[in-house]
Amino acid sequence: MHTDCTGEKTARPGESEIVVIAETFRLLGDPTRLKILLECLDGAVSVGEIARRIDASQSLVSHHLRLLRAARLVKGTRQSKQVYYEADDHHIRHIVSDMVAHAAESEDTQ
Amino acid sequence: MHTDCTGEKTARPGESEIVVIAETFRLLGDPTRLKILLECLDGAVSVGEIARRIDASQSLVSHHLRLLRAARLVKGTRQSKQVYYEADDHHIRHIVSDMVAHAAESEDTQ
DNA sequence: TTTACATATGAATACGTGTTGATATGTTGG
DNA sequence: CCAACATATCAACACGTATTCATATGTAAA
Repeated sequence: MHTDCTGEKTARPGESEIVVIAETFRLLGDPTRLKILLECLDGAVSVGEIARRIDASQSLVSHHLRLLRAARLVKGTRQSKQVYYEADDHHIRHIVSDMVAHAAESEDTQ
Repeated sequence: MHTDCTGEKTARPGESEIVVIAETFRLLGDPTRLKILLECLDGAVSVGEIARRIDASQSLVSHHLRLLRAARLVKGTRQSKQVYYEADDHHIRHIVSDMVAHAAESEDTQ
Protein backbone atom coordinates (compact mmCIF):
# COMPACT_ATOMS: atom_id res chain seq x y z
CA MET A 1 0.00 0.00 0.00
CA HIS A 2 1.08 3.57 -0.70
CA THR A 3 4.31 2.60 -2.38
CA ASP A 4 5.23 6.05 -3.63
CA CYS A 5 6.02 7.78 -0.36
CA THR A 6 8.92 9.96 -1.45
CA GLY A 7 8.58 12.45 1.34
CA GLU A 8 6.77 15.06 -0.72
CA LYS A 9 5.45 17.93 1.37
CA THR A 10 1.71 18.42 1.34
CA ALA A 11 0.73 21.73 -0.21
CA ARG A 12 -0.80 24.06 2.38
CA PRO A 13 -4.43 24.82 1.64
CA GLY A 14 -5.81 28.32 2.10
CA GLU A 15 -8.16 29.40 4.86
CA SER A 16 -11.39 28.71 2.97
CA GLU A 17 -10.19 25.30 1.78
CA ILE A 18 -9.21 24.37 5.32
CA VAL A 19 -12.72 25.10 6.51
CA VAL A 20 -14.16 22.87 3.79
CA ILE A 21 -11.72 20.05 4.53
CA ALA A 22 -12.35 20.26 8.26
CA GLU A 23 -16.08 20.23 7.59
CA THR A 24 -15.65 17.04 5.60
CA PHE A 25 -13.54 15.42 8.30
CA ARG A 26 -16.10 16.42 10.88
CA LEU A 27 -18.75 14.45 9.00
CA LEU A 28 -16.61 11.33 9.41
CA GLY A 29 -16.28 12.11 13.10
CA ASP A 30 -19.67 10.77 14.14
CA PRO A 31 -19.96 7.01 14.76
CA THR A 32 -23.41 6.76 13.20
CA ARG A 33 -22.38 8.65 10.07
CA LEU A 34 -19.17 6.63 9.84
CA LYS A 35 -21.19 3.40 10.00
CA ILE A 36 -23.43 4.67 7.23
CA LEU A 37 -20.44 5.52 5.08
CA LEU A 38 -18.87 2.12 5.77
CA GLU A 39 -22.04 0.45 4.51
CA CYS A 40 -21.75 2.48 1.33
CA LEU A 41 -18.15 1.46 0.63
CA ASP A 42 -18.83 -1.99 -0.79
CA GLY A 43 -21.60 -1.01 -3.20
CA ALA A 44 -24.92 0.78 -3.51
CA VAL A 45 -27.33 0.22 -0.62
CA SER A 46 -30.83 1.54 -0.04
CA VAL A 47 -31.66 3.85 2.86
CA GLY A 48 -33.89 1.32 4.52
CA GLU A 49 -31.30 -1.42 4.37
CA ILE A 50 -28.65 0.86 5.84
CA ALA A 51 -31.00 1.69 8.69
CA ARG A 52 -31.63 -2.00 9.30
CA ARG A 53 -27.96 -2.95 9.15
CA ILE A 54 -26.73 -0.33 11.59
CA ASP A 55 -29.89 -0.43 13.69
CA ALA A 56 -30.80 3.24 13.38
CA SER A 57 -34.05 5.03 12.57
CA GLN A 58 -34.86 5.79 8.95
CA SER A 59 -35.13 9.47 9.77
CA LEU A 60 -31.68 9.59 11.29
CA VAL A 61 -30.08 7.77 8.37
CA SER A 62 -31.75 10.08 5.89
CA HIS A 63 -30.58 13.15 7.79
CA HIS A 64 -27.02 11.93 7.81
CA LEU A 65 -27.10 10.88 4.15
CA ARG A 66 -28.17 14.40 3.29
CA LEU A 67 -25.03 15.76 4.94
CA LEU A 68 -22.79 13.10 3.42
CA ARG A 69 -24.25 13.85 0.00
CA ALA A 70 -23.67 17.60 0.39
CA ALA A 71 -19.99 16.91 1.09
CA ARG A 72 -19.83 14.50 -1.87
CA LEU A 73 -18.85 11.64 0.37
CA VAL A 74 -21.70 9.58 -1.05
CA LYS A 75 -23.91 9.79 -4.10
CA GLY A 76 -27.45 8.47 -4.42
CA THR A 77 -29.35 7.15 -7.42
CA ARG A 78 -33.08 6.56 -7.39
CA GLN A 79 -34.37 3.19 -8.57
CA SER A 80 -38.14 3.23 -8.47
CA LYS A 81 -39.13 3.65 -4.82
CA GLN A 82 -35.77 3.26 -3.16
CA VAL A 83 -32.65 5.40 -3.34
CA TYR A 84 -29.33 3.60 -3.43
CA TYR A 85 -26.29 5.26 -1.94
CA GLU A 86 -22.62 4.49 -2.49
CA ALA A 87 -19.25 6.10 -1.74
CA ASP A 88 -18.57 8.99 -4.10
CA ASP A 89 -14.97 8.36 -5.14
CA HIS A 90 -11.84 6.37 -4.37
CA HIS A 91 -10.31 9.00 -2.07
CA ILE A 92 -12.90 8.14 0.55
CA ARG A 93 -11.88 4.49 0.62
CA HIS A 94 -8.23 5.43 1.03
CA ILE A 95 -8.97 7.89 3.81
CA VAL A 96 -11.06 5.39 5.74
CA SER A 97 -8.65 2.48 5.26
CA ASP A 98 -5.68 4.65 6.26
CA MET A 99 -7.47 5.70 9.40
CA VAL A 100 -8.34 2.09 10.20
CA ALA A 101 -4.66 1.23 9.80
CA HIS A 102 -3.67 4.11 12.04
CA ALA A 103 -6.08 3.03 14.75
CA ALA A 104 -4.87 -0.58 14.51
CA GLU A 105 -1.23 0.53 14.73
CA SER A 106 -1.96 2.62 17.78
CA GLU A 107 -3.44 -0.40 19.54
CA ASP A 108 -0.49 -2.59 18.56
CA THR A 109 2.18 -0.10 19.56
CA GLN A 110 0.47 0.76 22.80
CA MET B 1 -0.40 8.10 -6.18
CA HIS B 2 -2.11 5.06 -4.77
CA THR B 3 -1.17 2.80 -7.61
CA ASP B 4 -2.35 -0.46 -6.04
CA CYS B 5 -6.10 0.09 -6.10
CA THR B 6 -7.25 -3.41 -6.95
CA GLY B 7 -10.77 -2.99 -5.66
CA GLU B 8 -10.13 -4.68 -2.35
CA LYS B 9 -13.00 -4.32 0.10
CA THR B 10 -12.23 -2.52 3.31
CA ALA B 11 -12.57 -4.83 6.32
CA ARG B 12 -15.47 -3.78 8.53
CA PRO B 13 -14.29 -2.62 11.94
CA GLY B 14 -16.24 -3.58 15.06
CA GLU B 15 -18.34 -1.23 17.12
CA SER B 16 -15.60 -0.19 19.54
CA GLU B 17 -13.08 0.38 16.75
CA ILE B 18 -15.59 2.51 14.88
CA VAL B 19 -15.98 4.76 17.89
CA VAL B 20 -12.21 5.19 18.12
CA ILE B 21 -11.88 5.90 14.41
CA ALA B 22 -14.74 8.38 14.46
CA GLU B 23 -13.20 10.07 17.47
CA THR B 24 -9.96 10.47 15.54
CA PHE B 25 -11.76 11.85 12.48
CA ARG B 26 -13.64 14.25 14.70
CA LEU B 27 -10.36 15.73 15.88
CA LEU B 28 -9.52 16.60 12.27
CA GLY B 29 -12.94 18.19 11.92
CA ASP B 30 -12.09 21.44 13.62
CA PRO B 31 -10.43 24.14 11.46
CA THR B 32 -8.10 25.28 14.25
CA ARG B 33 -6.96 21.75 15.05
CA LEU B 34 -6.55 20.96 11.37
CA LYS B 35 -4.35 24.04 10.97
CA ILE B 36 -2.25 22.91 13.91
CA LEU B 37 -1.85 19.47 12.41
CA LEU B 38 -0.95 20.94 9.02
CA GLU B 39 1.83 22.92 10.66
CA CYS B 40 3.13 19.68 12.16
CA LEU B 41 3.25 17.84 8.83
CA ASP B 42 6.46 19.36 7.49
CA GLY B 43 8.57 18.88 10.60
CA ALA B 44 8.76 19.56 14.30
CA VAL B 45 7.45 22.95 15.41
CA SER B 46 7.25 24.52 18.84
CA VAL B 47 3.93 25.38 20.44
CA GLY B 48 4.61 29.09 20.41
CA GLU B 49 5.54 29.10 16.74
CA ILE B 50 2.38 27.19 15.85
CA ALA B 51 0.34 29.73 17.75
CA ARG B 52 2.06 32.57 15.90
CA ARG B 53 1.69 30.94 12.49
CA ILE B 54 -2.01 30.22 12.76
CA ASP B 55 -2.74 33.31 14.86
CA ALA B 56 -4.26 31.54 17.85
CA SER B 57 -3.69 31.86 21.58
CA GLN B 58 -1.03 29.71 23.24
CA SER B 59 -3.61 28.23 25.56
CA LEU B 60 -5.86 27.16 22.72
CA VAL B 61 -3.03 25.55 20.79
CA SER B 62 -1.90 23.67 23.87
CA HIS B 63 -5.41 22.43 24.56
CA HIS B 64 -5.74 21.12 21.03
CA LEU B 65 -2.28 19.58 21.01
CA ARG B 66 -3.24 17.64 24.09
CA LEU B 67 -6.16 16.07 22.22
CA LEU B 68 -4.10 15.44 19.07
CA ARG B 69 -1.43 13.78 21.20
CA ALA B 70 -3.96 11.54 22.96
CA ALA B 71 -5.14 10.28 19.55
CA ARG B 72 -1.52 9.79 18.42
CA LEU B 73 -1.98 12.24 15.59
CA VAL B 74 1.07 14.17 16.77
CA LYS B 75 3.97 13.47 19.10
CA GLY B 76 5.93 16.05 21.07
CA THR B 77 9.54 16.09 22.21
CA ARG B 78 10.89 18.54 24.75
CA GLN B 79 14.03 20.48 23.87
CA SER B 80 15.00 22.67 26.80
CA LYS B 81 12.15 25.17 27.27
CA GLN B 82 10.15 24.46 24.17
CA VAL B 83 8.23 21.38 23.10
CA TYR B 84 8.38 20.47 19.43
CA TYR B 85 5.43 18.69 17.84
CA GLU B 86 5.27 16.74 14.60
CA ALA B 87 2.87 14.37 12.86
CA ASP B 88 2.93 10.93 14.45
CA ASP B 89 3.13 8.66 11.40
CA HIS B 90 2.77 8.52 7.64
CA HIS B 91 -0.91 7.53 7.68
CA ILE B 92 -1.80 11.04 8.79
CA ARG B 93 -0.11 12.61 5.78
CA HIS B 94 -1.95 10.27 3.42
CA ILE B 95 -5.28 10.95 5.07
CA VAL B 96 -4.85 14.69 4.90
CA SER B 97 -3.51 14.73 1.34
CA ASP B 98 -6.30 12.43 0.17
CA MET B 99 -8.87 14.72 1.71
CA VAL B 100 -7.25 17.75 0.11
CA ALA B 101 -7.45 15.96 -3.23
CA HIS B 102 -11.08 15.10 -2.63
CA ALA B 103 -11.94 18.69 -1.79
CA ALA B 104 -10.09 19.93 -4.87
CA GLU B 105 -11.86 17.42 -7.11
CA SER B 106 -15.22 18.46 -5.75
CA GLU B 107 -14.56 22.08 -6.65
CA ASP B 108 -13.41 21.12 -10.14
CA THR B 109 -16.30 18.81 -10.92
CA GLN B 110 -18.87 21.21 -9.52
C1' DT C 1 16.60 31.51 45.18
C1' DT C 2 14.49 34.84 42.20
C1' DT C 3 13.23 36.32 37.52
C1' DA C 4 11.72 35.45 32.97
C1' DC C 5 10.07 32.51 29.53
C1' DA C 6 7.42 28.30 27.50
C1' DT C 7 3.97 25.15 28.08
C1' DA C 8 0.15 22.88 30.45
C1' DT C 9 -4.10 22.78 33.10
C1' DG C 10 -8.66 24.35 35.32
C1' DA C 11 -13.13 26.45 35.28
C1' DA C 12 -16.88 28.73 32.90
C1' DT C 13 -19.45 30.05 28.97
C1' DA C 14 -21.52 30.23 24.36
C1' DC C 15 -22.54 27.76 20.56
C1' DG C 16 -23.29 23.95 17.45
C1' DT C 17 -25.34 19.52 16.49
C1' DG C 18 -26.97 14.57 16.91
C1' DT C 19 -31.19 12.53 17.87
C1' DT C 20 -36.18 11.94 18.04
C1' DG C 21 -41.09 12.11 16.62
C1' DA C 22 -44.32 13.80 13.52
C1' DT C 23 -45.21 15.08 8.97
C1' DA C 24 -44.44 15.92 3.98
C1' DT C 25 -42.95 14.44 -0.58
C1' DG C 26 -42.40 11.01 -3.99
C1' DT C 27 -43.33 6.44 -6.30
C1' DT C 28 -45.76 2.20 -7.55
C1' DG C 29 -49.75 -0.74 -7.86
C1' DG C 30 -55.00 -1.54 -7.54
C1' DC D 1 -58.64 8.31 -7.80
C1' DC D 2 -56.78 5.85 -3.33
C1' DA D 3 -53.72 3.04 -0.48
C1' DA D 4 -49.15 1.39 0.74
C1' DC D 5 -44.46 1.94 0.86
C1' DA D 6 -39.75 4.57 0.77
C1' DT D 7 -37.51 8.61 1.52
C1' DA D 8 -37.06 13.44 2.87
C1' DT D 9 -37.95 17.40 5.78
C1' DC D 10 -39.41 20.10 9.99
C1' DA D 11 -39.20 21.53 14.88
C1' DA D 12 -37.31 20.99 19.35
C1' DC D 13 -34.56 19.20 22.92
C1' DA D 14 -30.27 17.45 25.15
C1' DC D 15 -25.71 17.21 25.11
C1' DG D 16 -20.91 17.91 23.93
C1' DT D 17 -17.19 21.07 23.04
C1' DA D 18 -14.34 25.05 21.18
C1' DT D 19 -12.83 29.13 23.16
C1' DT D 20 -11.31 32.42 26.76
C1' DC D 21 -9.10 33.93 31.01
C1' DA D 22 -6.59 32.88 34.92
C1' DT D 23 -3.36 30.04 37.00
C1' DA D 24 -0.05 26.21 37.60
C1' DT D 25 3.94 23.58 36.14
C1' DG D 26 8.34 23.20 34.11
C1' DT D 27 12.91 25.09 32.44
C1' DA D 28 16.93 28.05 32.06
C1' DA D 29 19.72 32.05 33.25
C1' DA D 30 21.33 35.75 36.74
